[in-house]
Amino acid sequence: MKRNTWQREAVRQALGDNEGFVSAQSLHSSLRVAGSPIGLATVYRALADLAVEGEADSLQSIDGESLYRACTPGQHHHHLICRNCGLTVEIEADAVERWAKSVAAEHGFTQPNHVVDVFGLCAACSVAADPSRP
Amino acid sequence: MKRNTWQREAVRQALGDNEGFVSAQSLHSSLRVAGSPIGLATVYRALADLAVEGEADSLQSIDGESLYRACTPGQHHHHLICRNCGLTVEIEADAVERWAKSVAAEHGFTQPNHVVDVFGLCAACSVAADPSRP
DNA sequence: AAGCCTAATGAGATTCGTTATCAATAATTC
DNA sequence: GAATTATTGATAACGAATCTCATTAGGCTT
Ligand SMILES: [Mn+2]
Ligand SMILES: [Mn+2]
Ligand SMILES: [Zn+2]
Ligand SMILES: [Zn+2]
Repeated sequence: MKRNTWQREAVRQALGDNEGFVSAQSLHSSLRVAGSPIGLATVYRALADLAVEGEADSLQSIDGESLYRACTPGQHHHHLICRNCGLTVEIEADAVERWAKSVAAEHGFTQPNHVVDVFGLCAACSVAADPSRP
Repeated sequence: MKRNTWQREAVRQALGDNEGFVSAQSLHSSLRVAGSPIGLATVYRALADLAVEGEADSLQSIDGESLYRACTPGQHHHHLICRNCGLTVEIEADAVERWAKSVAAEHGFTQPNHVVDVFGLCAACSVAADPSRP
């Protein structure tokens, strides 16, 4: 049976405190900095569980790192993610949903799924990266 | 200046011979099996170059591995991929391109790029999975 | 054809994210 | 409280990708 541990709860809460996608390593690091003695393997396990249970969204960053974010369950949506700081904006786009379904149907594909993520530099990170163009 | 080597050409051709997305490692493996003494690092470098030059498409597999596929150069496009057999259809969608750019700009994000992939079951695999609904 | 310059190669080392081990711990049940 | 066993975590192990650097060879000049 599944047991409730303070470690799982700490990961759940740390995810919720963060507004963007974070890696398991950085989440572990911030937990340790905050005084928690939680182990790295436990953070990986908790995040994987949360993702399976639908309490977290996960995605592969451009360089293959797994990133996680607390997920408001229920509504399907996509994300606009800052490559630098992880700031994330939730995006709904019915037009994209319809497009994905129709393009699948046009080619005879069934049970369509889609991965739609937009990456960029958020306003703050854009200024930091190129102060000459505010 | 850029030099033409048989290694680059071997990678380009091996990519073209392959129907779907392949990893650098498996491409290197098949090249070696075919008798080529090409090195692994060279395969990685050639694939990265081909992707930059638009001659190859790349995507991150579910487990973070980079996969490559020969690409008809010139036009930016996305893919409709069969989850079962790997059959891939190239798709163009200017509306999605414009949407990705505008949604980034609306939120102050710069240097946008996007990941847009549609997965499903191709016609053949749909029939195989559910023969009662042809 | 021969030399020169240097981009490209590749075997091996290295990095780094992630997973496996396994003895110790602690959550749950009785 | 005792027993059971899921969970933890320090560490080792793994694997994809990159780096190092001595060597090779492409392209150009003479
Ligand atoms: Mn969607
Ligand atoms: Mn596109
Ligand atoms: Zn940012
Ligand atoms: Zn198929």
